[in-house]
Amino acid sequence: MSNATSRPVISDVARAAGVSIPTVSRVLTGAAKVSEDKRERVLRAIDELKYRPSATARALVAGQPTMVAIIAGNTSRFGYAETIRGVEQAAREAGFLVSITVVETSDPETVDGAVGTVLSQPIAGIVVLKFDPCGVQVVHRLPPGVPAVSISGIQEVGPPQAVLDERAAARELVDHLLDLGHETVHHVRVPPSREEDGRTSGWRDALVARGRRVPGILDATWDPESGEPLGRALADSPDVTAVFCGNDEIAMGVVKGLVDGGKSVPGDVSVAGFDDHPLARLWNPPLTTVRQDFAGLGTRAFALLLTQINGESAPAFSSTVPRLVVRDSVDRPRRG
Amino acid sequence: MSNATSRPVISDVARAAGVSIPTVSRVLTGAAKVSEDKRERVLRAIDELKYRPSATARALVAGQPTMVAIIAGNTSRFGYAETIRGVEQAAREAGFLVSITVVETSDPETVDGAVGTVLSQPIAGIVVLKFDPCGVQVVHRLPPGVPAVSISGIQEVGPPQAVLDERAAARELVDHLLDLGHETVHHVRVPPSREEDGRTSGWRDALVARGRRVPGILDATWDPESGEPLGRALADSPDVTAVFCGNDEIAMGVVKGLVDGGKSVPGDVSVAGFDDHPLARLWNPPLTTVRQDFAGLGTRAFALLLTQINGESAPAFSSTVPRLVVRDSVDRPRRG
DNA sequence: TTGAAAGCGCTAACAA
DNA sequence: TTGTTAGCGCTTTCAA
Repeated sequence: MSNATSRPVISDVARAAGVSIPTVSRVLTGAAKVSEDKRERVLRAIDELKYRPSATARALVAGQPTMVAIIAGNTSRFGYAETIRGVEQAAREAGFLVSITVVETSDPETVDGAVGTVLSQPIAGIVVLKFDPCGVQVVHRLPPGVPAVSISGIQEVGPPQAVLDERAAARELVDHLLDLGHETVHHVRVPPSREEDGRTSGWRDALVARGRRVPGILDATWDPESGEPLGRALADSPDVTAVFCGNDEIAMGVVKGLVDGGKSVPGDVSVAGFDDHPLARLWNPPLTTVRQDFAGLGTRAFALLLTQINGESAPAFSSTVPRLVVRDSVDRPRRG
Repeated sequence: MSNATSRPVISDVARAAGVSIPTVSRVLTGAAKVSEDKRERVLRAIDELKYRPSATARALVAGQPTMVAIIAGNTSRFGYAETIRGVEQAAREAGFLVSITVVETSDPETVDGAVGTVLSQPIAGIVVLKFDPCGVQVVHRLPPGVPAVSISGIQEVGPPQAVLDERAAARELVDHLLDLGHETVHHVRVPPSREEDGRTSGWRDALVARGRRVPGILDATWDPESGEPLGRALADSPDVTAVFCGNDEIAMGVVKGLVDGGKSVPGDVSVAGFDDHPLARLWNPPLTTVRQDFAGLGTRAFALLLTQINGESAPAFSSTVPRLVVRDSVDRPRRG
C-alpha cells in the first residue's frame, strides 16, 4: 500500500488489477501459469502505475547478492582503468554487477570509511587493487570472512591474489639493457605501493646479480609531467647511458626532459618504460617496455573471487610474467 | 536460524548471546542503550560467529537505495575514465556507491541486457555516458520513471543531461586555425555517437561561416594507432596545411604519420587535437587542443541526478564550453 | 489457476 | 533497558 506520491509497490498493482499479490508476482517472474485474462489486467496495471519491482526486496528473497565491489586508489590511470575493465567484463559475463569505490588516501579514516561504505551494500565479494599504499591499507582493514581478492605486482601474504610478476619482468628488462653493454641502469620509480615495488626490486636484482653499481633512485609522481625535470637532471650526468622508468608515461616525460637537456634518445641515453601504454609505440622514439596484461589480470582476479563466493577453496594466487617489448628507445651505449 | 555452513544471521547472534534480536540490532546500530553486560555478550557472539549484517535486509528497511549506476560504452579511455572518476567522487561524497556497466555494442539485446542487469539491482538512479552509439541506445531503452541523466558533447532531447559544448569549442579551435591564415582545415574524426558529432559540427560551422571549402572527412577508430595511416595519407596531399583531429590520441597518431610521410609539424602542417590529454603537452610538438573538464562534467551529472533522486524538479541540463589551449603543434601556414 | 500464509534479515514502534 | 510485535516488498510454499 502506498499513497500517490511514492513508488507503487506490488500490492498497488494487485489492487488495481483485482488480483492477489502472488498472482502479480507470477506474471512478473513467469514462475507459474496465469490465466490470460488476469495476466493482461496485471500487465495493464503495471503499465498504468509505472510499477517496477524493488530490486532490494528481490535480492532479500534471493539471498545471494550479485554485485562485486572494486576498491582502488584510482580509476583513470592506464593500469587501473584496464584492470577495472577486465574485472567488469568477467563479472558481467558471470551475471554480476560491479561497484567502484576510490580510496584517495591511505589514512585509517578514509580507508575504513570506504570499506564501511562498501560493506554496507549488498555485495558478494571485493576486489582490491593493491597497486599503491591505499590498496595495501584496504587489504589490512578488510574484515575476515568477506570474500576478497587482491591484485598487485608482487606476491604477498593475505587474501588470494592475482599478480603480474613485475619483479621478474623488470629484471628481464634491465638484463636486456645490460646485455646491450650499458655499465649500469638508472631508475626513475613511480610511487611505490610499499617499501619497495616489484619493478624496483627487479631492477636491483639485475644489477646486483652482475655486481654492477646501483645508482640512487629518482622519484616521480603518477603525473607524466613529473618525469620531465628528472629527465633534465639525468641529462646533466655524463655517466647516465640507460634509464629504466616505472611506467611508460613517466618514461615519456623523462625522454622529453633528456631531449630538452640536449641528449638524444637512444643515441646518448636509452630509456625503457613499463606497461606498454597504448601510446608507447607512437612515441618518438617508440618505447621499449614490458607488456602488462592488466585486463587479463582483472579477469583472473574475478575468477579467483568467484570460486570464493561459491564457497570452493580458492587457490592462493594466480601469477603471470609480463613480456618484454623491444622497440627503439633502447640501444647499445655509444662507444666511449 | 541457519545451519553451520551458511552465513550467520542476526537470530544466530541473538541466540548465542542469550538476548533478543532487537537487542542485537541495537548494539549494531547504536540506536538505543544496551546494558554493558549484554552488549559485551552480543559483541562476543558477533565476533565468534563472524557475523556481518546483511546489507540487503538493511536496504529493504531503509527504503532508498544508495547506489547509482553508470552505464558506458567504455571505462578506460581518457574521457570516459575521467568522467567516471568525477561521478564516483561526487557520489562518494554524497554517501552513494557507484556501479559500472559496460555496453560493448549498440545492438538491442546487448543494450537491453545491460539495462536489465542494472535495473535488477537496488539503484537510486542511472548516469549514461552518451559519448558513442551505445550510450545513445541505452538512453532510448531506459524505462520511464527511473531517475537518469545523460552525459554528452551535445545537447539533445531526453533525460536531463550534463553537456560539454563540443560544438562551440570545436568551432573556436577551427576559427583559431583559420585566423592564422589557413585556407581550410581538414578533419579526422573519432567514431561519432550519432550522425554528426558536436566536434564535427563545430568544425563545419567554422568553415561554412567563412565560406571555406569543406574537405572530406577522414575516419579514425578510437585506437590512437589508427591516426598514423591517415596522417601518412594527409602527408601526400600538398594542399593540406591544417588538420583538426577528433581527440588528442588520434592527433598523436596523425602527427606520427605526417612526420613519417616527410612533413614537419607545425612547419608544413598544423595539427590540433581535442580533450587536453595528460600527454598532450609532453608530445612533440606539444599539442594545441581544447581542455575538456570531464571530471567536472561527471560531478555535474551526479548533482543533476541527485536532484531527481530527491524528487526535486531537475533542471533539464547543465552545459559548459571547454577552453582552447594553444601550444606548438599549430602555427601559421608556410608562405606559399 | 488462484489466494492465504509464511518467511527472507533486518529495524522501528510499542509496551513492559 | 529489554522483549514482543509489525512491517519493509517481494517470492515461495501450501491448500483450495
